[in-house]
Amino acid sequence: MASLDPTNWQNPLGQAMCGRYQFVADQKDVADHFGLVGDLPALQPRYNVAPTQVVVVVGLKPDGQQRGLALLRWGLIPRWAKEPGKHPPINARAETLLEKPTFRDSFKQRRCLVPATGFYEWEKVGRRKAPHHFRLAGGGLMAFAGLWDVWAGPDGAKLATCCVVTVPANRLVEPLHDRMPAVLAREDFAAWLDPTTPVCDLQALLRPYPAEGMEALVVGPAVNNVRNDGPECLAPAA
DNA sequence: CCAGACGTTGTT
DNA sequence: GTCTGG
DNA sequence: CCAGACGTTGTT
DNA sequence: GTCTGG
Repeated sequence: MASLDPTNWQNPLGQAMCGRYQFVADQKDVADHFGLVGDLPALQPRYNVAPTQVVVVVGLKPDGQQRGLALLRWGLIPRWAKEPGKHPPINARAETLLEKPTFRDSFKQRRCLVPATGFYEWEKVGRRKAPHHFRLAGGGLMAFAGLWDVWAGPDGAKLATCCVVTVPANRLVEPLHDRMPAVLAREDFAAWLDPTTPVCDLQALLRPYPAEGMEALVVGPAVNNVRNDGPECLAPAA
């Protein structure tokens, strides 16, 4: 087993699960869906969001009431880390959020919603990798359960990061992977964001989204390369 | 007491 | 094979 | 998650 | 910061 020194977050065994997603939505729909008020920054269509990139999240503003958008780097660096590693965790297992020092405080105090319109999983076909796109049936906005933290370097420079909570895969995703992002229903947004929600209530929200409410598409290999970030990522497989 | 770790999924 | 970059 | 690099000295 | 291992 390789070193687990947080200054060297290597992953010698493999990669994390929910490692690529899509967020393509109109500003107005995002505002409506997430209950955002006031001016929003322009939302670039993102067909291929990858780890280490800056992502859009929804959180409570400092007043603790209104919701707002924030830009956080995907890959959680806890505030106590001595150095930000190169590959911080992009996912956090729902079952162990309270046990893991890396996630526990963020789970209790710093939760967010990660807006998305789908996520990708890869099927190994020989030595090829065939991406599949998972989304809500008929499309539409999803919200992944997210955690965040702010790390400060010795020079005071701040680095705000986040990760996506995972749960066991539902029947639709299970053929490809045994984990999937925790997708929160709209009626659960308030409880997830509320810093006073009891932990057991939060845990009850972290369950596989029903397969009946989702659909899958087999897409071409464009999404494999992070340089591709346009509609070609959804082109059907040849 | 101090030192050192602190993570995920997937593959074997 | 393993690590970095996106 | 996948793709792509993986090295040196010396020259532009 | 907090926990485990020695």
